[in-house]
Amino acid sequence: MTLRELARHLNLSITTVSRALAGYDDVSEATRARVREAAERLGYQPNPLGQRLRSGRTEAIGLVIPAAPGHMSDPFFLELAASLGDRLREHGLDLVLTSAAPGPQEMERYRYLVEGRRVDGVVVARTRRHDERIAYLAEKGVPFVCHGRSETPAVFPYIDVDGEHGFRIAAEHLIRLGHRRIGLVNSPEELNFTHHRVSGYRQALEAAGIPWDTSLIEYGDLTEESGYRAAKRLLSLEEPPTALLCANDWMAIGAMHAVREGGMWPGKDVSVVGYDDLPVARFTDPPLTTLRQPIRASGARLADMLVELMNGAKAEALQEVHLPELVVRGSSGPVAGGPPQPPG
Amino acid sequence: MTLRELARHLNLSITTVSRALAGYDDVSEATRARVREAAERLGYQPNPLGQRLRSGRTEAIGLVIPAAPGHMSDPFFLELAASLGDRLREHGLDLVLTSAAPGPQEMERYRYLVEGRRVDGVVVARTRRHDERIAYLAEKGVPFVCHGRSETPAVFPYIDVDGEHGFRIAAEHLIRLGHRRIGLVNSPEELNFTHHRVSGYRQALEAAGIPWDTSLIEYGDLTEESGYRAAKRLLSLEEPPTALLCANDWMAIGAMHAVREGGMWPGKDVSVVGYDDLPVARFTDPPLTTLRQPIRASGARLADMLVELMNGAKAEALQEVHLPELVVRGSSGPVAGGPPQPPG
DNA sequence: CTGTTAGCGCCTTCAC
DNA sequence: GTGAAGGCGCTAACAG
Repeated sequence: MTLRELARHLNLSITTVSRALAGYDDVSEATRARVREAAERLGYQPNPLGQRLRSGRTEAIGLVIPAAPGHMSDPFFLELAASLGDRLREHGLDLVLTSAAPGPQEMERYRYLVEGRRVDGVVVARTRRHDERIAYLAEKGVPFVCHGRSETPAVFPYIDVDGEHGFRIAAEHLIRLGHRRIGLVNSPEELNFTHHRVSGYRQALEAAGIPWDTSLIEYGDLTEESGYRAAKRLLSLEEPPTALLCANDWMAIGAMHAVREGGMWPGKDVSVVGYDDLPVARFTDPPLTTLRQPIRASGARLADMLVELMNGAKAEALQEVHLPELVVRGSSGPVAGGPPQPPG
Repeated sequence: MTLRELARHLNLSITTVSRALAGYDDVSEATRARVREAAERLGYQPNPLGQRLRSGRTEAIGLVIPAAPGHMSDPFFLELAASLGDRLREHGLDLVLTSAAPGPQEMERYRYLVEGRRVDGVVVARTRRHDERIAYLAEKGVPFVCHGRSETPAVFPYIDVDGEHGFRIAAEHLIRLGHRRIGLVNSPEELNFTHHRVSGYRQALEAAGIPWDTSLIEYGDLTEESGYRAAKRLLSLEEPPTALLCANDWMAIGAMHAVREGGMWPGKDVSVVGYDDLPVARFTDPPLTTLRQPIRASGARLADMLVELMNGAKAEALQEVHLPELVVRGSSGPVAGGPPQPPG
C-alpha cells in the first residue's frame, strides 16, 4: 500500500493525501477524516525508504561496541545498547550495532558507518584518553555523543561517571577499615576513566598520609582472567596489600578467586572492591562491595542528547558527570591483625 | 559526491559510470579504468538511500532482545548481537537492535520493524514453546531465523543447542558422583528449551532407576536472584537435594550463594551445575561445572542462514542442532556421607 | 483547499 | 560502447 494507491482509492491526489496525513492545516477537515479513515482501513504505512531518500536522513544511529566477540561478557554494553536502542526508537531512530576490538578494524567500522552514509549519528562507548574515534568523528563533523570524557581535543556531548570520586570514596572506605596497603587492580591505561580513578585513589591515600607505592598497581583488561592474574601478582609481593581496589566487577571476581586460591578469605584477610555493581555482585561469596553506576539511565540520556545535538543544541550544554555510589557488602572488612600471609 | 557529479567530472553519462562501477562488461576497459580512478580519487561512495529505494530493500535485519533493560545482564545476548552484527555487515546488512520484555510491547516492536518496513528480515532469540513472534513472522512471510526451536507450527531455519543431551549428560555426571536427589533450578516453562532439558534430566534419572519427584523442581527466570530463591526453596525441603542442576550460569551462581548461606559448601555438601559456560564460570568459588554452548559461532551461522534464506534457500535445509559440552569444575563433587543438613 | 510538477540517488530497460 | 528516460515512494514549492 503506497501513497499513490491510497490516493487512487480516494480519488485524491498524492499530495493531498500526504498532507492530510502529515497534519497540514491547509486541507479540509472532511478530507482529512476521509483520508485518515482510509489509511487506517487499508493499513497504509509510509515507506521509510522513500522518506529517507527524500529527507537525506538514514534515521539510524551507529554503535560500535569496542570489544571483539568472545570478549564482551560485559553486560555493561548490552544494557547500554538496549537502553539506547529503546530510547532512540522513541525518537524514530534505529540503532545499528556492530563490534570491533580497538584498532584499525574498529576505525574501518566507523568509516563504513559514516562515509558509507549508513547513519546520521554515532554513539561512542568507553572513551579512551586519546581517542582516534573522537578525532575522526569530530573531523568529519558527524553528530556524536560519548559515554565517557576524553583528552582528545574536541567539544562533544558526553555522559561520564566521576571515577575520581568513586575511587576516592572507595579508598576512604578501605582506609577507615584500617587498610594502609591498598592494591590497585587497574584498567588499561589508555582508557580515559583510568586516570580519574587513579587520581581519586591517590587523593585518598594522601589525605590519610599513606605513601604512594607504585608496586601496588597492576593492570588488567577488565576481564575476570586479567583481574585474577593482577591480584596474583599483588598478593605475591613481599609486603602484599590487605585490600584490592578493582576497576570493574569482573576483575574483582577474578581477584577474589585469587585471594581464595591463596588460602585467604575475601573480606576477612583481603578486602576486595569492584566497580559497576553488576547484578552478580550481590551473589558472589562474599557479596561484592562495589561502586554503582547508572548505566540504563545513561543510555537513555545519551539518546536524548544525540537527538538534541542533531536538532542544533550546543555540545557544551550537553555534558554531564554523574556520581557513582558506594555499595558496601561483605567483600570489604576491617583489616586483619597483621597483613595476611602470602600464598603458597 | 553523487553519481551525477562523478559523471559530470568525467564527461560521461550517469548510466555509463554506474555500469562501469558495477562491473558490467559492456563498457570499455579504458572507460572503466578512468571511472574507477576518478571514483577513487574523488571518494565516491554510492548513497545507500538511493540504492535502497531503488531495490526496495532496507539492507537491515532486526533483533529484539527479549528482556527489559535492567534485566539483561545476560552476556549471551550481547555475544549473539555482536556476532550477528559483524557477520551481517559482511553481507552488506545492518543489524537494528531493540529490546522488549516478552508481552504486548514486544509484539509491537516486531510490528514496527516488519510493517514499518524497517528491516528485510528478523532474528528471533530465545524461542518459546508457543511463540507469538514466530507465528506472526510466519504469517507475514518475513524471512526470519531463530535461535532455538519451537512448537509453534511453522517451518523456519534455526540453530539450537541440544538441551536434552545437555541435561542428560549433566545429570549422568551427578549420578555417577553418587547423587540421587538432584534438584532442578529450572528455566521458565514457556521457553522452548526448558522441555528438552527436563526430558534429558528425566531420561538420566530413569536410566539410573531414580524415581521422579516433582518436588525437586523449582522455577526461576534465569537471573541470579531467582536462582538463589529457587535453591533456597529446594534446600529447605525435608529431604533436600544433594545436587542442583541449573538452567543457566546466573541461576547457578545464585544457587551457590544459597548453598553458602545455608552453611554448606558448593561442590562438597551440595553440587551445583550451570549452563552456558560464561567466562565468569571459571572464577566462581568453587569454579562452576557447566554446559558449554557455542554462542559466538551461532550468531555468525544465524546471519549466514538468514542470508541464504533470503536468497531462496529452503528453510528445511537450514536447521541445525549442536551438542553442548560438559565442562567439569569444582562445583560438582561426590555426594557427601549423607544428605546435608537443611539450613537454619 | 487541492493538484501539478520536480527531484532526492540509484539502477535498468531500451534505443542508438 | 554509450546515452536518454523512467521510476522506486515520498515531500515540498508553486499554481490554481
